[in-house]
Formats: sequence, C-alpha cells, structure tokens
Amino acid sequence: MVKHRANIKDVASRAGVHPSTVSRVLNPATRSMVSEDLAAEITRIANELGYRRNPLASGLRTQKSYTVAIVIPDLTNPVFPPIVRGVEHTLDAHGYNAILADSGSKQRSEKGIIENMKARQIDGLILAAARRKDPIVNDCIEEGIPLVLVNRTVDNHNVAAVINDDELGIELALKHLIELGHRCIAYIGGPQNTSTGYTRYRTFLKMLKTFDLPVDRDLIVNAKAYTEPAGQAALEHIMGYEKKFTAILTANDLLALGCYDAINEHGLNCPMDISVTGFNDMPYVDRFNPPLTTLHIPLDELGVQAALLLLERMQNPGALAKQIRLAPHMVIRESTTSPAENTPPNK
Amino acid sequence: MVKHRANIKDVASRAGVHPSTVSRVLNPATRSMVSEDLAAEITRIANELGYRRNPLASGLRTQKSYTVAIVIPDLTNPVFPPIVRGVEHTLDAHGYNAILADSGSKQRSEKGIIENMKARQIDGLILAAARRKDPIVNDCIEEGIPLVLVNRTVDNHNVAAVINDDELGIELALKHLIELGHRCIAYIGGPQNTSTGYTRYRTFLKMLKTFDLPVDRDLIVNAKAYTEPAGQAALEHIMGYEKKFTAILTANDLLALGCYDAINEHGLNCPMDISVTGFNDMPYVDRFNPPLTTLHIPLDELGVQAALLLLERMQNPGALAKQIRLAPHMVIRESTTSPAENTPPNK
DNA sequence: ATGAAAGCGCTAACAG
DNA sequence: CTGTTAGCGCTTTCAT
Repeated sequence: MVKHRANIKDVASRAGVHPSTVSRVLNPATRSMVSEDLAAEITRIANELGYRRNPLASGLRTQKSYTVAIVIPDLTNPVFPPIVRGVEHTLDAHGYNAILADSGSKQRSEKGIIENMKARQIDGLILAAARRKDPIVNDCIEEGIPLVLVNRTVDNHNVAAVINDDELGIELALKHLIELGHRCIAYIGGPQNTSTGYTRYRTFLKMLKTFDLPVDRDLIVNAKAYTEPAGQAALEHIMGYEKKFTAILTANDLLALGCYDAINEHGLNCPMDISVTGFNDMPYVDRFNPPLTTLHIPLDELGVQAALLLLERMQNPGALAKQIRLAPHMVIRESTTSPAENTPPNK
Repeated sequence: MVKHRANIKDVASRAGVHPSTVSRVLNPATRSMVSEDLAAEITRIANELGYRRNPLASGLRTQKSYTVAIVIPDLTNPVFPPIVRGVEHTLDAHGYNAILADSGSKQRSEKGIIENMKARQIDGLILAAARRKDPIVNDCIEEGIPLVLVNRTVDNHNVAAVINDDELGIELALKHLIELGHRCIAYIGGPQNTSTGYTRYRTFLKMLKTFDLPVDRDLIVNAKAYTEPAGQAALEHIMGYEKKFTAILTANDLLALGCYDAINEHGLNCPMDISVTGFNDMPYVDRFNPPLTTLHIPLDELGVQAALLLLERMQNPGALAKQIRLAPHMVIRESTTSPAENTPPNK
C-alpha cells in the first residue's frame, strides 16, 4: 500500500466542500473570504490528514517558490558560514528554503546562476561577495529579482545591503595603534574592486591625515586578494623598501595571517618587532600565534538582517533600497603592543 | 512589454510541432524517439529562444525536483564547509541544487526536515552528522527517500555512507606517539552516540593492547561533545587523578584545542610537557599555538563521493547500500614531541 | 460565502 | 516517429 500524501482535494472531499474553498482557507491572505466555522472545520481536517501545501504546485501557479538563493564565492572562507547560518535560520523561520550557490571555483558563470534562478522561480537572492561593479546586480534588477547584498556592497547605492561600518572599523584600529604609540604604520588592504577593499583603503588614507600622521605610499599596498599568500606577498613588497614601520594595519584577518608569515620569514617577531591588526575576527583567530588583535564584525547578525531585508523586499519589491550598517568593535589580543624603544623593524 | 520566458509551447509552435515532441527532444532519455533532423532543428530553436526547462512544472509532473537537501548541525564547525562545498559542486555539475538544512540550534525537529522535504519533493538527502541511532534514517527509509550519510554513519550498516577510516586514523596517531617514545598516553574521545566517537574509542582500546601498552581507565575520557569546552573539561578531569602521562590522543581537533587550554591553565607547555594529537585537520589548525599534529581527512572528497553516491542511489534506489571509506593520513606539526626525561607531567 | 472551471508548464500513456 | 489527451496540485477568476 502506497502512502498517499494528502492533497487539497483529499481535504476537500473529506470536508464535503470544493477544493477551492480549502485553498482559500489554507491561504492566510484569502482566509477571511470563508466563514469562520467552515474555516475552522477545514483547518481541523487538514491537520488531521497531515496536509502540507505542495510548494511546487503552488509555485507553478503563483510564480513563487518560497526558495531563496545565497550566493557565496567560497564557503571555506570562515567569514561566510556564520552569515549563511544567520540567513538560513531567519529564512527558515519564515517558511523559506535557502539554496546554496557557490559562485567560486566552479565555472558556473553568474549568468548561469541567474538562469538557474529564473528557471526555478527563485524568489530572491542574497549575494555575499559582490564586486563594486557587479553585473549580477543589473541582471537581478532587469529580471525583477529581489536582491540583498550582504558583507560587501556595490558602487551604485541603489540596492539593498547589510554591511559593516568600515569607516568606523579603520578608525578604531588606527586609534588603537596610535594609542599604543605607533607613528609609522603600514597598511595592507584588499582588492580595490570590492567595496570593503576600497572603503577601507580610502578611509585609512583619510584617517592618516585626520590623526596627522605621515603618509608614505611605500608603506601602503593593496593585496590582490583576501588570502594569506596575497598578504604575505604584500608585506614582502613593503619590506623591500627597507623603511621603518612598527605596525601594520590590515583590512582582513587572512591578510594579517600572511603578514605573520612574512614577519617570521624575516626572523622578526609579532608583536615585539611589528604589531599587526586584522579585520573580521573570523573564528579561531584567538587561537593563532599570536592571538590576533582585530575588528569584530557581527557576522551572524549580518546574515539575519540580510534575510529580514530580503523578506521585506519580496513582499514589497517597490520599496526603497535600504542600506543597513552594523558597527564593528575592536578586540584587543596579543598581536599588538607598544613599539620597542630601539626598533629598527626590518632588515 | 513583459519579457515572456520561453516555454515548451513557444518552442513547439515556432518549430511547427506539438509540445510533446519538444518535450521528448529536450529530455535525454526520450530524445531517441524523435528523428535526428527534427531533434536537431528543435534543439536549435530552443537555444535560439533561450528555452530552459521549468523544474517546478517538470517536477510537479514527475515527482522530482532536482533538489537535494544537505543536513548539517552547525555550519560554523569548520569540518562541514569543505564537505558541503564538495557536495554542492558535484551536485551542481549534475543539474541538481542543494538546499541547506541546519538541524542544529534551531528547533526544527528532524521530523520537520523530513516534512519539508516531502512537501518539496526533495529527491534525496545527505546527512553530515548522524547519530548512531538516528530516527531520521528510518524516516527516510519509510518514506523512500534516497539517503547518504557522510562523515558519520549509523549502527545499522544497511545505509549508504562515505566516511573516514577511523580505525586507521587511531592506529596512525597512536603509532606516531609511540615512535616518539610515549608510553603513558591519555585519550579524550567524542560522544559515544556518534559513530566516530564510538569507533575511535573502541579502536583506541584495542590498539593499546595491540601495542602492548598499559590500559589505565583514569586516563581515558569521552567528552560530551566535540567542542573546546568539552575537551578542556575532559582533560581537567583526567588531570584530577594526578597520574603520569606524557601525551594525549584526542578524537577531534576541537577537543585538542580544549586540551591546549587545560594545559595552559596548569602552567604546563604543549608539547614540552604534554604532546597532543588532534583528528580532522580542520582549516587553520596549522596556525594554532602550537601548530597541531593531527589526522588529515579529505573532507572535500568526502563530500564529492557522498554526492556521487547519492546521484547513483537516486537513479537506482534499489541498489545495494555501499559504504565508502577514505583513508586519513598523519600530519605532523609541533604539538607532539618526545617525552622529556624528567617529566612529571601534571601537578 | 462557496462552487465551477481554467490553466501554470511539463510529461506520459495512448493512438495513429 | 509524432500528435492527442489528460493531469500533477494548486490558485484564481468568474459565476452563483
């Protein structure tokens, strides 16, 4: 005997009404069209039969799927899992499912993702790693797909996003180093085609002036990627100039890790010879050697807010594109200290 | 003007044939029913119109959704992202989407997950953290949902799974410690309701005999969870006996991390006073202080194989439930060394 | 307030 | 080989 999954027709015949009546009852928006008593009775029977709406059928009819895609370039980057989790939990609580679209290594072009989404009637998209000029954004707008950016945003500020307050972050980190007594501070930033890379870099430059610190272009490098090797290479480059500096402010924890490598390669010590600050406070940086002083970003909350924002936009696609910024805070650990008196930091 | 997404009818009328003919052409399994020329022509037109099959409609008819769920308890545990990535990439290459079901913190009961899956016609399930007796397994079997376990398996060996060779792992770790000269080796295992916790524990006991080492139950504790605090608590417990031991073999990297904490708390040093080995080689353990000697598990590959196995089972649900085991290998870093001559390791 | 009927896009049985 | 027909489960006019 095959177990037949109860459908709307089963409920209807059991209740002695027409399927459309059942449909009306089961849909919150139309429930009021049906008389109280009947509605209650139908609800009871539906529960009794263990009825669940078939989202495929419903979606086929209404062009909705109650499914949202989360696009991330690389789940292996520790920054993303907390965000994804925040998104997933929030969406789930609202009856939505999240499909994971890894835009990374896989040569599934972003066009391909959009195609897939359209084909599957995906209701909305959360993009966790937009570039500053990201074609996917226009694709979504053209296709009328609700979109929310999280973590990084785009130059065109007309799209909903939940991001970290990078200006504040850089200011906090720089202040921390200055308070420790550093004056010659190197900067290793991220790719300039990302909003975080760009904003953090611009802000660093600005803050240098604000705090009346010397600007030496040789001490400022933007890495090609947010990776350890890129961070190491960037610092090697700076060290090549053999100029004096006692601290490095980096735009990302992985970059900071790369700095550790370069520092060790040169037989130097962090923080005794060079202080290093990170950005993100990704999991386990407190276990590194030395534990990394960095900026904590509420990644979970970023995900939650992004999901909420998307839910809002899916309900009301015409609404204004909000931008939400969450404040980071400094977590001081052991990779920063006051500069030594006698410091000839490198060479 | 609204852009109408080309459907099978559009293609048919453009080609001057009946929709069902188009359907046959577009479906690999039935394509051979149509004459070569016509098929080619229809394919051409479909491409020209940018036709994509609507999986919702197709799924409604065929009871398939080309969607698979990945159930994990906590994406934030670094073990899972590589597995998920492996699964996702492989599935994607075969036209399947993966929805993420976080069974963790969220009180979405496993029943709830199954409900959701049935409602959405999900074609299969990958479970990354089964307990040894996991009700979800029976649910899947009852419902006829293809299931593949990854990372952990269940006691009933009649279900497809891709797991690590835990016996080999424990043997390798123990051998390594013995070769270093350790004789008094403590063990901190995982929850006994998981296959990994159970197997590793049993194997440790067995290997102790094989290698003719003393068995002291006071030096053997199974932690309540695979977490740092649980690892720390377990080691504290062992240290309470004030017995001599020079090394700890743990069943999990997070547990090893907890050991670091307990060791430091007692003013001791790893590895000088106590050597520690982990299990999993999760990302970034090479950056810890000290870098962790551990067993490397090919997590990505675990995911890939699991996806492949599921694909196979979805095609042929009746097939035998294969169990695939992947071999781990030892990665020696700095948390292990030879025992000091004069070691009174704790207290 | 409820029923009837049509149709979302696709596939599968059955004809021819 | 190709066309016809029916229907997956649901929603939504349009009647009543």
